[in-house]
Amino acid sequence: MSSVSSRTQLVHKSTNHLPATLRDVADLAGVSTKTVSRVVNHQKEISEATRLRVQAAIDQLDYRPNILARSLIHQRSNTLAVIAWGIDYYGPSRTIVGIEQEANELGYSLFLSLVSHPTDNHEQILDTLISRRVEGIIWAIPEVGDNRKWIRTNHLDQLPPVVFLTMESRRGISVVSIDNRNGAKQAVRHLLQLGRRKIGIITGPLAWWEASERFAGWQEALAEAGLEASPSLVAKSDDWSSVYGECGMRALLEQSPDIDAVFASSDQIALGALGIAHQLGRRVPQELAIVGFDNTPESAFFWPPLTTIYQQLVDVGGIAVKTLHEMISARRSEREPLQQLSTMLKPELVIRASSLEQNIAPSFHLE
Amino acid sequence: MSSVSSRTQLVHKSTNHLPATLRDVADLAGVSTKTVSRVVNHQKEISEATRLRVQAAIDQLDYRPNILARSLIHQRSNTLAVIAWGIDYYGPSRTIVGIEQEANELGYSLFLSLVSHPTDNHEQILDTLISRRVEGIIWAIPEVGDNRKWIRTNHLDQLPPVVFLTMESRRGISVVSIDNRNGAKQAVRHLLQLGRRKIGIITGPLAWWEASERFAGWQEALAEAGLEASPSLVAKSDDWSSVYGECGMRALLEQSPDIDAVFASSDQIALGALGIAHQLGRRVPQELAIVGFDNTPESAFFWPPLTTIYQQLVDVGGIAVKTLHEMISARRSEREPLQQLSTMLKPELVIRASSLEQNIAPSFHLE
DNA sequence: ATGAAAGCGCTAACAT
DNA sequence: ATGTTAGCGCTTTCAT
Repeated sequence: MSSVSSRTQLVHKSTNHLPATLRDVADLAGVSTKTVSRVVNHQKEISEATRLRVQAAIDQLDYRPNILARSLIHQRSNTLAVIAWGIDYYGPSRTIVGIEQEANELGYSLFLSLVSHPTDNHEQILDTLISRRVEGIIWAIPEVGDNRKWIRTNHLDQLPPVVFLTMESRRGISVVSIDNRNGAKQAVRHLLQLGRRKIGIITGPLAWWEASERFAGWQEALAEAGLEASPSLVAKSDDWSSVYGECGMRALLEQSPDIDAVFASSDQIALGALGIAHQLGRRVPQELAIVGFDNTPESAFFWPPLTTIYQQLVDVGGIAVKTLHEMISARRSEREPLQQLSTMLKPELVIRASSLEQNIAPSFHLE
Repeated sequence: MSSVSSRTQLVHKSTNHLPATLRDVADLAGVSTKTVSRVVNHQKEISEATRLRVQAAIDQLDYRPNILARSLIHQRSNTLAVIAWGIDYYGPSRTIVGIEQEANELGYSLFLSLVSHPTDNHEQILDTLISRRVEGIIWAIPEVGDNRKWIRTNHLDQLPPVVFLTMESRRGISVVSIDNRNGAKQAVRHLLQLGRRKIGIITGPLAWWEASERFAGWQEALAEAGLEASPSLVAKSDDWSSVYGECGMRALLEQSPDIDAVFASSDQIALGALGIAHQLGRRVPQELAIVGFDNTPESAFFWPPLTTIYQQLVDVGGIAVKTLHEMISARRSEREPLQQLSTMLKPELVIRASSLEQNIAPSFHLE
């Protein structure tokens, strides 16, 4: 092969950025490609002398095996992909952290694809990822409206294994979620235990599964206590931001002036609600208790510090990747996956001063 | 090739998940692989009749070209990688959003690699990415201590093109940054213009380039005004969190009880500082003005709303990818890149009520 | 307009 | 202990 020597000679010219190949190394070391391959893959059947000689050539040429070629042969890319929305929000970004950690742990590289809106078309993203032969996909776009109806239309078994995040469990698909309904229930039960009876809610955008679940949790907790989930206790939001916390709080105080607690569907909403409560002179928590959802780092420093619901989103990401890995292994060995492939985690109540008066430092009182 | 027909027959068995190949399609359509290739790549020299027949076979087999094989031939993977820290923080995550958008725009897929700490070892990550033949790398790990000394040790020209984020510009490397020093100056000048004269600072972790730049900006702005940057006006932090806002504010009020303004090096720090100011009964901004840095979405809803510095971090990400693309193209065509490959963006001051009394809604006052 | 053959960089199977 | 051959799935000459 005449190309060989010429390439080898070029390698150290600064204008040549073609990476060295197995052939280059083999020629420089005066052995066959298979021998080099043995060294690279740490196989034992090789004499120490040649191993050293080959290693020297590898170092000299700064040789790196081409994973693309390897993947072709092995029919394995060792890559996963996550398709996500909103990584500039706390929750989604935490989930990605968990996904990346576990993927790395299991030896996968991770492709990241983002959509601007949960309802954006994702066909092209999917096409590209399939063409790249990713071995599995984590679907981290929140379920909004019917943006997952394609699961039925498009036959999932023509895709690589997929794990869905944050949705209702369904037969035949793998889902990893936080139990949002339970989280909301915990929040409202906590308020009930404190003796509150007029408990309002500022919802998230109700087309979102998470928002509607939290709403349902609020309703169920009130029902348990024999209280009515009257419409005058509800303020709806178009998104999760603090703006709707402000609007929602104003609306609630107008609709139900005697309200004594509010469950805000996100910490950001809670922040907006707190601001309005202060402006309108309602003391928190004495006259009005407020609970949020997310446990963002800032929430502990709100004024007063916010009682909220902690979601184990890093865990969700990690479990999603483990699940995906299991599905991949199962499909490869043509066996059925062994275990239950959907997981639902119960979030945890974090009690702070926005609901529990005792938690307020003395100097924190206003009066 | 005898393997062909057997594979084709298997394709629709549910246990067979081997993707269809060009060969499979060619055999089904009764043409050569080259002809299929022409259809897939939308080349013109083909009769409409065969094109349709081939397309039918493609659809039937759900064929997707294998990008791995293509990449091998073209010596191009069409992938970029970002190595990042802290995507669960607002700033870094915004940058990633910009990177992903622009990468997608330019036709690259994006690998995401995360490190837990800025000083973590990254050798292995780099090795993997090079083996995957990524065409370029965005270095989004903040500069902390000497965690970038490897740039000199390791010869950068043995790597794919790299763009560094958030550091001092240096000859021979491409950097995209926000001018943190200028941002801090804008914040402090704003306070000076409001007539404040005892302006303290709560720094970030000073081993970080961004933190030390903001600190330097504070010093320079004071110097411009002929004021002394006395140590009693400085409180140092170990990280960017609100805890240090609390500690720092306490320390400052003790060291300099007559302080009339504080520049907090992050919005989170500012949040902690605000809390302590309230606890200790200092009215913000009347007695004590506070300015933050980042313009997180929450900062507009702090109490009072926070004056802060807006960083165009999505833009930083986008520019980084554009720069990288330019470097890749230049290297491929063996020409020198045409333009200046480092960029420094000036952040913007966002004025809210924590510094400017007029900005406070009347009902917002406490007295 | 279509096809045959070579080869991208690597590994697996089978020599020697 | 080491080398030879074939081929992963695709594209690229170069034929026809």
